[in-house]
Amino acid sequence: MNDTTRSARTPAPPRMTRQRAAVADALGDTDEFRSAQQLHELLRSRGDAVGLATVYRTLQTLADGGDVDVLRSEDGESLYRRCARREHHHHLVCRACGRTVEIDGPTVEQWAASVGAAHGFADIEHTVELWGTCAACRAADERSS
Amino acid sequence: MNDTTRSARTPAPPRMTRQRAAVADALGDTDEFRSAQQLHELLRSRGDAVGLATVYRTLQTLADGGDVDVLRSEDGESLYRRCARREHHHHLVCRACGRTVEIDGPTVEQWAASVGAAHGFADIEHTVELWGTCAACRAADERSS
DNA sequence: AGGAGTTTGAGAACCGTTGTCAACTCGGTT
DNA sequence: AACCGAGTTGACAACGGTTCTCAAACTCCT
Ligand SMILES: [Zn+2]
Ligand SMILES: [Zn+2]
Ligand SMILES: [Zn+2]
Ligand SMILES: [Zn+2]
Repeated sequence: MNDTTRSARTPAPPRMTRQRAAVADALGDTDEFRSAQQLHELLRSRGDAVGLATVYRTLQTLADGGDVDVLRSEDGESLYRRCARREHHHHLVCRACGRTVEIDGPTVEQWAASVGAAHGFADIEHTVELWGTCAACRAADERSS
Repeated sequence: MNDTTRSARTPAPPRMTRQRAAVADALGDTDEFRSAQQLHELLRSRGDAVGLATVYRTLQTLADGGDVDVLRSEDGESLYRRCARREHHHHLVCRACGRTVEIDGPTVEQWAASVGAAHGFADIEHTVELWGTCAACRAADERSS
């Protein structure tokens, strides 16, 4: 008896492909939040191109698996980054270059949970992101004015 | 001599129109965060239709003037609401119905500012929003399962 | 090597939002 | 009340990011 007829409950085996590796790589290289399109372009210029759709799919998968963090830029674009810690945390991101500092605010966590509960809300989630201009970008800005 | 030749520095005189009033009204009615499209539909069904583009423009103007708060839903749509307080604050929003509780976290404010400064970032802004399922929606959900 | 099933990618489709511009309105003037 | 200049409207096109489609290409297992 063979089990090629994989039973319905078996999720689906991931598969290693050049594309997946490339995207994962690109993310590993940078320490900054990057958009799907930026990554797509980066890969293209780097020589091993990957279809845009694939970049999106891969990022989504990585995000679902908790391997990369996603956040929405101020103008609605999704930005991705492979953070050092897998545990829940927040970010201080440079609006200009994407440079990021990982933050964790134990206080904020409790505060969020308690505020939610206090008003009878369930399944509370919180969005806490900090945006600013990093020292480097500030300097670059001065120089050109 | 007349001054119909308005000097360049004069900003621009706002004008009261049926449309602007309608949108403001719709926002005044509800206490929940609503999308531009929802408001557009609401107005249409209510009898005094307003062009979608105008709804967007008006909301933007109101937002710029600080008359309404804007926030991005988890799937990227902009949501608008006329909050009670004009001062800076945050929200606890029901994912399902938009019902909202205004929140202010003095602690969070300071925390955000200091964390940003500590890492040499300037022009710090913070996004702090809480999402959950309100008691009412939770009850409705039970009932239908 | 062979084959079942997964993944890819070019391009179309989607969807919220903004731009276009001629027709229309508001509000102050005559 | 009629007039007029300038702000405003709205149907529709255009945009930009993201997802969908599906035939061709590839992985992985035997
Ligand atoms: Zn920077
Ligand atoms: Zn947190
Ligand atoms: Zn609700
Ligand atoms: Zn705040």
